[in-house]
Amino acid sequence: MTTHDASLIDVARAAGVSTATAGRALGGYGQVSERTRERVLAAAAELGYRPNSLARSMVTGSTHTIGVVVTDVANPFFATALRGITDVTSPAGFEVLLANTGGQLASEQRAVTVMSEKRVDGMIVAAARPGEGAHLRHAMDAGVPVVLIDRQVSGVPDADSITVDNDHAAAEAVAHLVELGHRRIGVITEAGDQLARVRSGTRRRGLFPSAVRLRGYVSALRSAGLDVDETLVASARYDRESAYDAMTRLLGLAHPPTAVLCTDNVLASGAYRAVQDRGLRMPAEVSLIGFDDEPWTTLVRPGLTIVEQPTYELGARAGRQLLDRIAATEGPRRPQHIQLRAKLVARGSTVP
Amino acid sequence: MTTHDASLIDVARAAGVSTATAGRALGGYGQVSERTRERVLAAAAELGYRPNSLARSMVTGSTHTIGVVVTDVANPFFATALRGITDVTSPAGFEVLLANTGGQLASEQRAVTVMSEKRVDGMIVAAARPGEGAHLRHAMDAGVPVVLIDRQVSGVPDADSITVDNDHAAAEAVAHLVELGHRRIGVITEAGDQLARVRSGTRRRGLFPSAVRLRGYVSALRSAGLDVDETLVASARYDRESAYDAMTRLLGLAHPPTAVLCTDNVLASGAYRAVQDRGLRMPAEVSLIGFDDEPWTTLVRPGLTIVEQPTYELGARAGRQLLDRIAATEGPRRPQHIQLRAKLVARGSTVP
DNA sequence: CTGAAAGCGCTTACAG
DNA sequence: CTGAAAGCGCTTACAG
Repeated sequence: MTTHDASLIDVARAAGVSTATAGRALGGYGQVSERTRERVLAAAAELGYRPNSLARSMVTGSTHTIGVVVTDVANPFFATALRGITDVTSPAGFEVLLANTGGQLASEQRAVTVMSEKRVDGMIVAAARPGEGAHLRHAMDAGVPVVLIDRQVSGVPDADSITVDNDHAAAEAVAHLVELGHRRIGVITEAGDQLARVRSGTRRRGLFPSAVRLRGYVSALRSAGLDVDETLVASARYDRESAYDAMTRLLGLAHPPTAVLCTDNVLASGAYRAVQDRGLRMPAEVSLIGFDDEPWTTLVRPGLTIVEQPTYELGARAGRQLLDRIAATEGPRRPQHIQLRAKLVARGSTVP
Repeated sequence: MTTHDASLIDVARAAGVSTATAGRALGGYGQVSERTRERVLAAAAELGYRPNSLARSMVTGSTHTIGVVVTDVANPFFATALRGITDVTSPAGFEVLLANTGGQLASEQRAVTVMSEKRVDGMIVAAARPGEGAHLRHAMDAGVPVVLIDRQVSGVPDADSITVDNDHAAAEAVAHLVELGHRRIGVITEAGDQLARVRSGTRRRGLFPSAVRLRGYVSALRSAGLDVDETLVASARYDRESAYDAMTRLLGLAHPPTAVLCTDNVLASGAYRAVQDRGLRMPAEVSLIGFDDEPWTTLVRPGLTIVEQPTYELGARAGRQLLDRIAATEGPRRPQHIQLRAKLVARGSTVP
């Protein structure tokens, strides 16, 4: 136990050199003779010297830290994306400062501000509200590059973004069902309140992924020459129980749907359970499609047909994109908006 | 876009006060008159002033950042624990510096060193190797409090720890099976190579959770007056396929087990699938128990009996413990070793 | 190759 | 309540 952390000054004194020389020997910059280096290294080891990154960052202007802001780390989607991020940034020598917002805008704003003040070299953000970008605007104006993931945000058109083509993903699921002969196709969604807006056609920025998926559902029906029957659009909150109720409601209709699309995996698990409890056979009596390839979707019988998002890839690409931005010494280049494709995986819940 | 970030000096100049006064007005410490405060705040807003936490930390000696080191964020177990940590530390004004080690000791050592140099106020670590604690020893000697989660580590007996009572957890599962009349109880484990060590009885520190669970299995059998039949101890790597093979092997034995315990949820999913594919009925022909209450365990038919770990709580307690340590200004208190209890949840895979 | 000095942007006694 | 000065622990021109 040292009474006082040894600093470079202490090491320099012990080695009989200047702090500049000690710094060069220890930091691996500049030129130092072999003999001197050894003396300094020995002194450092002797004193248990631990460099202070804070001081170093103060002068170099870089922290080798990136900020990552998500709504819920416990959600497998974000946990997997996060893994993609760290797998890419860690070998490059960057660490991750993580914030969990719980989907609260105020919490996100605080996190972005604090990270900016801690001088992260850049940040990756899964925003809580697609319509609120002022805090991100501030960060970018201060020179902190921002990469958006999963959701576009209005107000920061110059931020890079990596998203999944949710429009296409949902449409592909619907097309799959249409091809199988379904005409009454329902949907369980968190974005039910956006149906009107979605039907009239809005631009993607400013929409949640769930709303974009709802739009994909609507447009795919239209392409197939089918009407959008509002009684088949069931709203649910983001939890299993709510989805269970929504599915039960759909199945209890006078004219129930023969197939249902769930716009994410949490909703799908609730819906799946509802079908089980009603004793209906899949796909004979009702077909079901979910999102994300989670382990349970292949363990249940029948297996669940899903739209598989490239979740890990989403994080990895975001990490790479941010590192590129940080490395780019020239002025601001044009923003990159990368859209990843989701893939339909057909299983027993739709195909006999 | 400012050419040059505004510093406190710039704000002070613009407000016509000293940097000390500007700092007091902005930082909320010391005394400032209302009039002065307003002038300073106005100047700061005008210049788009963004405090530099690095500089502040240099002088205050605290970063309000804690380090969290895990083997795999994408694993629901760690993702959930991480959520528990952030939920506790974030309201207290701390952010998390995250490192993912992939279970690699070298990676963990690097992460711990870097975090220590970045001057985190403390760290929470789920160690890659229970036997390797030198790097943690260094951190603690440098005055950085460490809280161990999920795994004890030798060499740092003075670090706090929050773990699950895995001995008891596994034993309870076995007792449940014994009570149901089972006499041939198998186990699928990652710690098969430790069987000899575990049978001869070693202390907990220095053992992986999976090895501790294996020990619980062994001691519960003994308590029930049953012999440990080594042919019923099936080794598997940490993935579904390997567990699938292990279960298939057990079921193909001349005298197969009538019940099998899987020491974690990944192994359980592989084993469950193997039972399905062999067309065996649970629990009539074989009973199965897993770990962790994941969504799929209630979606499959029959539902899987599990030992439920208090995962979120594990993280939350670790966060609280670390905050306590950081707040404690007095010298080193005695280390706290908190053991959380797991809970058996009986479902259809063991009970008709 | 090495050193003296300045500076990164703050906070903290110490005076007034 | 306010300010001048020192200092946190490094790195970086600038000389030699």
